[in-house]
Amino acid sequence: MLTINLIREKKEFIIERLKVKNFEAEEIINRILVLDSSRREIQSKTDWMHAEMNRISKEIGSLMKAGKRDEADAAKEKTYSIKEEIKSLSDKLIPIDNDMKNEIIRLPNLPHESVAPGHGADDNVKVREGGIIPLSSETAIPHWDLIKKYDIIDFELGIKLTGAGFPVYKGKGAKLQRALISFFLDEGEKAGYREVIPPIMVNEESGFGTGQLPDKEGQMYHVTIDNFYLIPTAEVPVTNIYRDVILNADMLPVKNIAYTPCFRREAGSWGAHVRGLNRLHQFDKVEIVQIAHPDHSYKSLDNMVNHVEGLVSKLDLPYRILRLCGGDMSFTSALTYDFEVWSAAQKRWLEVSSVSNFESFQANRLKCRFKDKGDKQTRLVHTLNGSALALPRIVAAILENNQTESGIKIPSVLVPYTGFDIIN
RNA sequence: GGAGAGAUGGCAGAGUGGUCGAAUGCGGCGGUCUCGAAAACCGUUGUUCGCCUUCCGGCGAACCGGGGGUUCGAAUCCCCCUCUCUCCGCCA
Repeated sequence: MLTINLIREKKEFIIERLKVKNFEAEEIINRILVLDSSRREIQSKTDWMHAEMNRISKEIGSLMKAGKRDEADAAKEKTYSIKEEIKSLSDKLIPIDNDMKNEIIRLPNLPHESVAPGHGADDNVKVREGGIIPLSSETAIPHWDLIKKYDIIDFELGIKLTGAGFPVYKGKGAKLQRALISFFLDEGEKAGYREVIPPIMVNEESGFGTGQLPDKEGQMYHVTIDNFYLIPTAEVPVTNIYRDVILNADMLPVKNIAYTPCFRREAGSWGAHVRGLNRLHQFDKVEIVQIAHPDHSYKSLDNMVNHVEGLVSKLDLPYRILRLCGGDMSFTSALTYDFEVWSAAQKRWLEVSSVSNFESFQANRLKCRFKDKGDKQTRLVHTLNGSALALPRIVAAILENNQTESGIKIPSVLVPYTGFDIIN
């Protein structure tokens, strides 16, 4: 969420920037500013009265000690009206505080200055592309047929066990999953990321910290009996490691990498383009997360983009990198790069990674701050994350792009992990 | 699941109604000493909000797991919640 200081000081700027995300902020901001000024007024008053109460209470203490009971009782009389007034003021303050918070969390993050305006995928800006799109796509078999042909991923079995969107990986299909996960983690480790294995269920506080709650609870599986949520991405637990933490500036950037299964209800988003591995309720993903100094967070973002680009290149997948337009960006992001790989049989680009800088938007919810050496003041960190990478569509692209008469060729970087070089 | 104990500053650990934002130790930071370092000694050491201030900062308020209550006054008493530990039960 945006900080109240920024809203106070840069109202017009915020309204202008949020137009890039097609968000009309003026009304909300006006309401926030009214609530903020009454909040401050009430707080000043109650602070002053509390001071008075504290003064009198101390006086009573010393009068009691001196045995001046009558004077003490007289002083007590004075406190009753002050106490009542404090009560009525704080009764007013609580709803104002709540209302203000509820308004502030409705404001999306400001887009970075490089973000283009726009309404959807068509307005995204292609940054660069790489790899060679295979030509033989006329006869290419889509991955949902290939997985049956080679019996490596079983959707029907998943339906029996759980339901649609929970596939069972079998034999070489399972091995390929494990190989990709290990490859991604090893590459991350080489790039200086520390591996963590977080819980895959989180509490409400964590859901709030990274912005899934409130409002997006419909996208997460909710374990109601214990009030836990299945994570939609490792971003949630890994970023929340730093909730309520004050870091030293010299520790930044903090770089973590995690493999987790991810769970998404995907309510209302099923359609023509979601066959096979294109959209699942449970899938595997390796996520990179950085906690960065605000002065260097865009350098971190570039590093992360380069890292992900290295992964898709090493897998020999044709890819392109898009800088998302305002309308296609998430609520919490300031700048997002999407990675897409070419799918030879579907003849379209599949999103396999999303790398974002959230600047201080999540940090303000998380209360994750840092202190420069010798500095008294704390400042909010910047948080970033990116998929490195999400498996299912990578698998889809590998299957479709690498299919041959004799079977599916495994990218050479994966062979040491799989132990085989062809699925047949 | 049953019974009991507990939750205090970066850590350890005092504090059972007033002068306690909190002793003491460790750690951290600054200094003295030293060619330098260690030791020793001296000083300093949380967060948030509000008001004031050109900067340095000053003043006030809140925070002793979270929420509520009693009281002129709560780390301290009462209630609820969460979590941790010990024992028993169950168990990968």
